[in-house]
Amino acid sequence: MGVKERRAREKEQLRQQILSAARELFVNEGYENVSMRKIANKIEYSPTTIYLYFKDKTDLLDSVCKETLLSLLETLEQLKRDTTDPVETLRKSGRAYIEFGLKYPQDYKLTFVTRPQFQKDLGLEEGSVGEQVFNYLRGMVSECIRQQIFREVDVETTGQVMWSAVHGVTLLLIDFPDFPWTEQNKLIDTVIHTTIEGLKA
Amino acid sequence: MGVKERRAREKEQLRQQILSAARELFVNEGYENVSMRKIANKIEYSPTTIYLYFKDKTDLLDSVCKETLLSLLETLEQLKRDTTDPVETLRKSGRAYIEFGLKYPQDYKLTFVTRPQFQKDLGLEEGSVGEQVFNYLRGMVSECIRQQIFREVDVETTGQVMWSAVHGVTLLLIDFPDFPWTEQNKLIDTVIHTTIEGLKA
DNA sequence: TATTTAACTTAACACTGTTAATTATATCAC
DNA sequence: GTGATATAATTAACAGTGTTAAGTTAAATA
Repeated sequence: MGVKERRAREKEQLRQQILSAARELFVNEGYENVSMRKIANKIEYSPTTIYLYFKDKTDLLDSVCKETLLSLLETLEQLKRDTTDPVETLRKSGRAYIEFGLKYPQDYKLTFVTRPQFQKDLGLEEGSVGEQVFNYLRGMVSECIRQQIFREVDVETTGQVMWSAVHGVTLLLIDFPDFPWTEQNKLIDTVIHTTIEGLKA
Repeated sequence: MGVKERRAREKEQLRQQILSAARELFVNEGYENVSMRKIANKIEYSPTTIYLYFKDKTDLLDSVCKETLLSLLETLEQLKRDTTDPVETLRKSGRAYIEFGLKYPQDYKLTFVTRPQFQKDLGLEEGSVGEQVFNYLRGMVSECIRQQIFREVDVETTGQVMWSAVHGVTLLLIDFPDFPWTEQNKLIDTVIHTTIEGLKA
C-alpha cells in the first residue's frame, strides 16, 4: 500500500537534491556557467535524469527562484509580526529586503533580473510568490496612507516608488562592488529615509 | 604614403561594422543568444575574423557598452546646457536617464547589469565613460547642495541615492513589462519627485 | 516466476567560444 | 611586370553546451 507513497517521497527527495545542487552552482558560478552535466556530476546522476524532474534548464532556474522568494517572504512576514508602527515596519522591511539581496546576491539577481530575461512573458504572474512579496509591500504602504502619514498618492504608485528605491540600491551594490560607495549602512539608511520622507511631504 | 592611412581607415571601418552588427544582435536577441558565428554571418566574414579586431566576446560587449554610455552622456550634457535651475536640471536629467534606459532597454541592461557580471573586477573604473556619467550626476547634485536646496548630506551619498532611484525604476519597468504598473509617466515622475523632495526635507 | 512499469543511462545532434595552422591578397622593392 | 614580404582572412579542429530518442536496468505487480 504505502509503496506508492514511499516512491513519491523518494522522487521528491531527488528533486530536492537536484534543486539544491543547482542553487549552489548557480549562486557560486553564475547561471550561464553552470551546465546540466555539472549539476548531474554533483548529484552523481546522468545529465538526462534531470530532465525527468525539470522540463529544462530555465524550469530549474524558475524553481530555484521560487524557493528564494518564499524565503524572502518569510523573513518579511516575521518582521511584520514583530513591529507595530507602520512607518517603522516599512523602514525595517526595506532594510530587510536590501540585506536579503546583499546576503544572497546571486539568488537575488537570479530572481529579479536573470529570471525575467529567460521568462519574458510573465515575471510576477498572478498567484506567484513574487506577487505575494509585492502584496506584502502594498499592505504596509496602504497602512501608512490610511493613517495619513503619507500624502495621498495612490497605493500602487507609492508601493512601486518604494520598490524602485530598494531594488535600485540593492542592484547597484551587488553589481558595482568596486565603486567608491558611501559607507554601505549609511547609503542604505539614506535611501530608505529619503524615500519615506519624500512620500510624506 | 597614404596607403597606410587608407588601410587603417579600412580596418577601422570593419571594426565599426562588427560593432554595429554585434550591437544590433545583442539588443534584439540578448547577449547570451548571440554567437560569434551569427555576428560573422551578418557581416559576411568568417567567425575568426572578429578575433582579429576584438580579443573575445566580452571585449566586444565592452566596446558596445562604451558606445552606449557615450551616447547617454551626450544626451545628458546637451540637457545641462539647455537648463539653468539646478533642481529642474536634476529632474530633467533623471527623466532623460530613465527614458534612455526604456528606449534602449537591452543596451541599458547590457551596460549596467550584464556587463558588470562579465567583468567582475571593475565596473566603473577610473577614466571610464561610466565614471563620467556618474561625475555628471555628482556635479548636478553638488550644485543643489551648494545652493542649499538640498539638506546637507554629503554629495556622494546624495548622488548615490538619486542614482538608486532612477536605476531601480528603470530596471523594474524593463524587466517586468507585464506587471500592473501605474501609468508609466506618472510612476517615473513620482519616483523623481519623491526622491528630490526627500532630499530637500 | 513472468510481465509490466518506472527510473535511469547511453549515444547522438546541432550548436557554442576559441585557437593554431593555412591560404589568399595586397603592398613593396627591384 | 616579377618575386618577396607582410597582413588579412579562412579552414579545421577542440572541448564544451542544452536537449532528445532510444535503449537498458531495476523494482513492483500479477
